Amino acid sequence: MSRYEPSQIEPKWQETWDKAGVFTARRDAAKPKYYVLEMFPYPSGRIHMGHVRNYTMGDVVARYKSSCGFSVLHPMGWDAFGMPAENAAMERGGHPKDWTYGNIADMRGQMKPLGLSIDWSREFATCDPEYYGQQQAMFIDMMEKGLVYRKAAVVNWDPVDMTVLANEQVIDGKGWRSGAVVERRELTQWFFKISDMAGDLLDSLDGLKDWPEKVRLMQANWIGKSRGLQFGFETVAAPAGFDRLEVYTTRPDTLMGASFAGISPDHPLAKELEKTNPQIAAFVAECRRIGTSEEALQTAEKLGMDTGIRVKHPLDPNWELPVWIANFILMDYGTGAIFGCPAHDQRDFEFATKYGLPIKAVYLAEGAEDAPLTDAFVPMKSERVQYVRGIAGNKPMTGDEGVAEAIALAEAKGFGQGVTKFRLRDWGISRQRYWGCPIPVVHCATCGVVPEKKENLPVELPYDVSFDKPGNPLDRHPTWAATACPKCGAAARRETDTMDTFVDSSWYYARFTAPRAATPTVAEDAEYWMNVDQYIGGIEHAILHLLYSRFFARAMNETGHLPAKAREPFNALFTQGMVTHEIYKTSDDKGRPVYHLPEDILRSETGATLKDGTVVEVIPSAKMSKSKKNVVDPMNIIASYGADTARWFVMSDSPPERDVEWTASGAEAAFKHLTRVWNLCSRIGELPADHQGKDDAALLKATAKAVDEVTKGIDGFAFNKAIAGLYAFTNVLAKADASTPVMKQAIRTLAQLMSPMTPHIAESIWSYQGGAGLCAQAAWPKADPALLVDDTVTLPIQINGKRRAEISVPKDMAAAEVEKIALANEDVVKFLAGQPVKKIIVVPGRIINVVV
RNA sequence: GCGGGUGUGGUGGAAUGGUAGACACAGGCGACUUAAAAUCGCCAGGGGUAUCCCGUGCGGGUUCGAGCCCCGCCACCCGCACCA
Repeated sequence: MSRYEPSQIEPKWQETWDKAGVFTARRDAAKPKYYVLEMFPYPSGRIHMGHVRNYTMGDVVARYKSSCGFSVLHPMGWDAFGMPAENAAMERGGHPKDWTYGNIADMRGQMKPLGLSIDWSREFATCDPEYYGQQQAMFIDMMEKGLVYRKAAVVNWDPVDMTVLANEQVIDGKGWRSGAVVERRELTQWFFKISDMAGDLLDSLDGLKDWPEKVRLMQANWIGKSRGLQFGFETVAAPAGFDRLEVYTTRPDTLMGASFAGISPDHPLAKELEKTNPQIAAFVAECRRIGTSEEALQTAEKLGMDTGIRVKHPLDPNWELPVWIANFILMDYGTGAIFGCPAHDQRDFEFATKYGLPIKAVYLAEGAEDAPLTDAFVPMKSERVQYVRGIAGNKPMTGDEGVAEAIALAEAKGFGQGVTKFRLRDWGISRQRYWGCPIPVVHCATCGVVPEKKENLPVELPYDVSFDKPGNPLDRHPTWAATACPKCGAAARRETDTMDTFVDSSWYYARFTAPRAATPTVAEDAEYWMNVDQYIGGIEHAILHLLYSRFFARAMNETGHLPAKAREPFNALFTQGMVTHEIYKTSDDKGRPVYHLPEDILRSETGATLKDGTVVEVIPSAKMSKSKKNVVDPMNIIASYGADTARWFVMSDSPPERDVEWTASGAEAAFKHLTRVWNLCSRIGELPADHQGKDDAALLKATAKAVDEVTKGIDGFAFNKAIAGLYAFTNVLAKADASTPVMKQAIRTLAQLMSPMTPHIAESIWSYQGGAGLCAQAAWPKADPALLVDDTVTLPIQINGKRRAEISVPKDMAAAEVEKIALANEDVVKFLAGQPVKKIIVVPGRIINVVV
């Protein structure tokens, strides 16, 4: 074997795999199937280390499962619609379509050298008309099933650019491009009825055993099921039509501590009042400038204004509460109106303190005095408290019991009803943008909103659009929207809204099972390949993408596009961490920060400088981002060290769910290690066939141990531990003096164990050492359980919990015997110094603790 | 603000409630070399003359025993419905 030169071997093996069709997914009735999927990338044009890590993880699983005898599906595609393409068109000219397909070609070219075991024959982009046409067909089916509807909803409106802004484009309440103060504006928009499935989406989380607990928790909290009381306050001095104010509360037990009623600035009553009251109009307008994101609303300073209207307390008609408009009350949750109980809600407490509203405790900590509160008292609902202004008498009970009693009382008295509500809102999918899937409906003057005929699909995006004017290019296209009504044939106008790109990514996993079909899915293929056995992606998708996908799979099942078993499409989920890197910063002559690429930096023990010697500030690691320039281009790593080194590095060290910091020395170390394995392979290859060594038994044992560790590591998504095991095994093998066949067997096993991570070098070693066929297709090695157990164990001896000595005993020695040996130990005797032993704990095979 | 998570040597990290620091990086020493690089071998949490003491973000608690469990903080990261 010559020198280790990745650039020589990597393309060669990729071509070999390709020609042999090793990664082509086939429906094979004789084999169990395994579908591994990584979240598909947005085609930004350059792959980054995060991609390398994400796709290598999936590749390790795919290659491993394939070796274990599964028929594997491991596809790749492109999440290709979205705003960056339109932004690029606006900023640099060009067309979103050309930009996107150009980026896809570039990124595919960067991904292929990684040697991923992907079935490229199934590749598609969501902006392919073949894909989004099928999406339109499903939209129409879902319309028929009543899963789609239209209603008014608020958007961020930029009055200068005359366009709707995404939340991320609203910075401090201003449009990112125009700098104009953003307004909230109502538009009629399309929605999916995800709220209809809220209960199922919540309950089914329990069945997702192989999802991270944290993701299930986040989804459960997001869906937000609550039990509470809905009731109407009778109003005093309210405008006509507002004689009642409907309120929802999860804490009806605190009704006797109410000190005000509050409504959202978007509440119909607020909208009515602003018509006639300029002060209220000004206040509400101020509130609406915050934008539409919940984060912005809740982090803004709490502001309120007394409307002058009052409501009567439902239990005491003589008790009147003022009605305030408050900027932190969300119109989307409950009824958009609340009552405030400052004593038991932190936010209400601050609000009441600020505006001088009364604060009266409803319950106290058991044993506490009813004194004026200096802060809100907010115990867990499960905690027992002493009620002093209980709705049905004063006694100690838990908050949960108090709530149940309050609901029962309200129902008995007839002023309110116990209701179950969800926080989850319907999924608004309308986007007033060009580069998305057109919503396939037609607006007809006589027939109203009519779905396009299926035979007319796809409703394709026109190519001849311009981005030099504000607004939606589809809306101002001279001819595109003009069409005939599918129902009556009269002249009609197409919907110019396109779909949220989350729709595109909510079913791509299903499309991969039959990517070229003339229907969204094909029953036999979906039946064979679904569900995704292992889904891998970033934690940032824990809620929206995954929840929308779960909804969409259900909707596809109800419209006949997926089998019932696929209603939960992802059997197992793994969320990986980010790739981070330190940031290098200098300042320009005006003091503005200037960032530098890692490749332009020289590091030394004292710090970092540019190549011209300028001292650079080093900022601790953060997520790689273009704006901070703390990016490492995988292509450079592959060019210098090869794909196997890049793959090895991103899998080693950091546990996959955690962030990994990219360091140049780490990459170099990975390369050195692979070179060492290569050289070791050469040396073993040159051993005389009849060489006899003394380490046969030890090496066989070490080999079995490595097989066991790596198998467990990959199965448990602990790739870093698998790699640590491979390092340890390599160290043993490098020092071993065993007979030639045992040595060869060991290095072939090493190659196999490495091959999911570093498939190219593994293939070279495998073929050099006489492995049969391709390493990529060889059966995964099994460890002989007999070789995994040690005959003797070393037991530490603690005295009062501190380690003082250790003994070596046969592994299955009786506890009483171990105890005797331990107490007779020289060091133990010395430490005890004659003190009486109170207790001795022997944990077989682990530890002995002597308590004195 | 709300929801979720993370925190261990100089660095990345390992550790079913049972020897804290596996494996690796950086570092030190040695071998080889005219020399260097590469490679190979050894050392290595901190303190201390010591067989000792201290150590898993901070403060408490449970336990024979806590990095791990519980309570209260701090810092950072992810999400918050039109970024993908």
